[in-house]
Parts: sequence; structure tokens; C-alpha cells
Amino acid sequence: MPNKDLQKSSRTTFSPTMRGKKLALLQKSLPNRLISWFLAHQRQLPWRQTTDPYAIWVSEIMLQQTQVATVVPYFSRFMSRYPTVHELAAVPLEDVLSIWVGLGYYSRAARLHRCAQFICTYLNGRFPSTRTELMALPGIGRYTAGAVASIAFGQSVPVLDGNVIRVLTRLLAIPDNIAAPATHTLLWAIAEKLVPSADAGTYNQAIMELGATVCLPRHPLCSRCPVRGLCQARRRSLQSTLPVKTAARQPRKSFCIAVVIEAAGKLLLLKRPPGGLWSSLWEFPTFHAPTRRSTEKHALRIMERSLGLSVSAVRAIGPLRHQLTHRTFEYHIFHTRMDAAPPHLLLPASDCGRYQDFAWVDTVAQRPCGTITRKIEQAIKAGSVVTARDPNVLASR
DNA sequence: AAATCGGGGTC
DNA sequence: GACCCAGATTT
Repeated sequence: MPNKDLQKSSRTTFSPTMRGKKLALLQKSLPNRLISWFLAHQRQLPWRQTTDPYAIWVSEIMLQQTQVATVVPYFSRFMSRYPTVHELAAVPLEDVLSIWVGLGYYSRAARLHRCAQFICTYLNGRFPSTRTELMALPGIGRYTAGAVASIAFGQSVPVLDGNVIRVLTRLLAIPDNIAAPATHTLLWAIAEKLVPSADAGTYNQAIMELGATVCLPRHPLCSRCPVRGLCQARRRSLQSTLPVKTAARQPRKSFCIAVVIEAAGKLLLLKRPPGGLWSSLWEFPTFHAPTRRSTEKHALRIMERSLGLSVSAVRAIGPLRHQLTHRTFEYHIFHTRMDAAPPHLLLPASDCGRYQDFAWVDTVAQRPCGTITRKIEQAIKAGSVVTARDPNVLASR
């Protein structure tokens, strides 16, 4: 196990006492250097124009596992629609989800909404201001609590996100696997020691900004780094090897059949159950595929058995692939058109969870739905007819 | 400790 | 295609 030996030996190279000395040095000069760099080089972002805890909170929830550039337009739309926590608490979850569509991790929207209702009902619309109280709220963990407490309330508490992890492991040349909980504990402890007692919010944003724009995962821009003189990784040329992380697992592959049923120009959508993937979002009726390659016959049987609709003909579309971090979906889509008025349905039981409701809509934009549903609607509109038995067409795609 | 939860940016 | 993203929660 050469890998293990390597890690062991490098760990002994950086003893705790040695790290303590380096830490003391960082403690002294890191905050001021980062803050002055930040004040001169920060990006102008909408949530930096305010100290409103509500706005800071919304931005931090959106920024979880989501890049800044992606969040900006969502944040602006969200704040125009719900300028204060009261407007947010007053609307149904469905409305909030419709703003969230495309951003991913939809449970964030549900928890944000629950959180808003709690704050309005029990706290008279006032935000908790301490890390401990914030962490008690749904969807607010240690990172988000630290961010809101420091940025909105000036508390001297740290944050630890992907950016900070990268910066700290490099500054201190920490060779431990960052996927290990023990490493997380170590890094939080280091972050606690480094956060200054004054301007913690600015310092926290500065160290994250450094990670996002200079201390990049690959090919960091060390020549532009304001703290390159303090960096152990740079001294030892370890920038490209830190942080150490176990490789991600291959995503699971799933095959589904989605049926697009059009009746008198209306499309049938079903509402997914709360919890799980695409919680409470709408989609075309979707079912686990019995085989890798679904046929029209499969589609007709599913429509009959699961939806109680007898259909004479369908056309095949796709397949469409949809990639998530830990899943790969292959959608085989079947489209059917009926002249009759939209039939009333008994709520069907799908094999991937019970649908909650159904609706006939002119366009999927009328309900909150995931990106794949929009992709499917586009494919239907484009009228791309690709049958699974037509290798020429498949090959040309 | 590992899995789950999205979708897009980036090289 | 691989890796990453201002993580939280559940199992």
C-alpha cells in the first residue's frame, strides 16, 4: 500500500507542534492581508450591496453547492418577488419552487420556506443572530450559520466551504483526505483559530473569494495570490496535489419511460411526492423501464395499466440522457395525441413513488418542474422522431 | 462513514 | 468526461 505509506510519512513531516507554529504565523497576518486584497479585488455581487440578514440568508442558501455565476440571476428574481421574509412566508411552496426551477437541490427551497414561516410566526420576522440559534433552523448547517452570523451580524465565527478547505489545506500543506470527517473537524478547528475578532464577515468572504478566483482547484494563480508568501503548499510545490480527496464513485444508471399525453392540446403533468428526488415538482408521467430499450408496446401497456388510458398509437422520441452527480438517467419518451377533451384520471401509482396530483397544462412552464421535463417538452415540440429501431437516425445524433 | 440531493461551469 | 461548486440531512 504505497499510497498509505506516503500519506503517513507526509503526516509525520507536519507534526501538530510544527503546524501550531505555522498557524500562529497565519493568525497574525492572514486576516489583514486577505481583507485588504478583498476590498480591492472582490467581484461586485448583488448580495454584497446589503447587510439585510434576510437577503444574506437567501443568498447563502442558494450558494450551497452552486456557483456564484449561476446564483446571481436567481437571487435577483427571488428578491424582487419576495423582498422581505413576510412575502416569502405568505405564499405557497409551489410559488417558491417555481422561482427555484433549474437551480437544483429543491429541498433548499422547501426548507427556506419553512424557515420563513417559522421566523414570521414565532420570531416576529426577526432573524436569530447567533450561530447556535441559526443552526437550529431547517436547512442551516454550520457553514450557513457561520456565514449569516458573521456577514449579517458581525459575529466572530468562521465558515468552512469548498473554497476555504482548499485554501487552508494548501496554506498549511495538510495532506489528509478531506472526505474524512476527522479532517473536517481539524479544518473547522483551524478555521476557528484563524477568524479575526473584528470584521469576521469580511474576512470570511475574502477567504472564500480567494478560493473561488485565485486558489483554483486546478492551476491556481499563485502569482496573483496576496498570501503566497504564507503558503506551505507553494513552498513545497504541492499546489496540484492538495487538497487530497477520494475519487467520486461512478453514477448509477437508470432507464425510464416517460409518456407525453396530449389531449385537445393540453399536456398531462403529475406532481411528485414530497421527499426524494425532485421533491414536489411536476413531470410527465415517468416509470421505471423494464428493459434498457423500451418499445411502443411497453409504452402502451404502461398507459393502460398505470394511467387507465387506452391509446392506439404513440411515437418514440429520444432517448434523452440526463446526468446528475450520482445518477445517470436515460429517458425513452413516447408521445401520443388525442382529440378528445382531457380525461379525468384516478391518481396513478407509479413504481417510483406515488404521484400526488395531476394537471392538464398548455406548457410545462405553468408548473414548477425539473430541467429534464423542459428538455422533454422541447424534444416534443421539435418533433424529433427517433425510433429505437432506426440505427441510422440514432447514429447521426 | 456513506448516500442522497441537481444542474451547470470549466478545463 | 472528470471535477467542482459559499452544504445539509438522512441512513
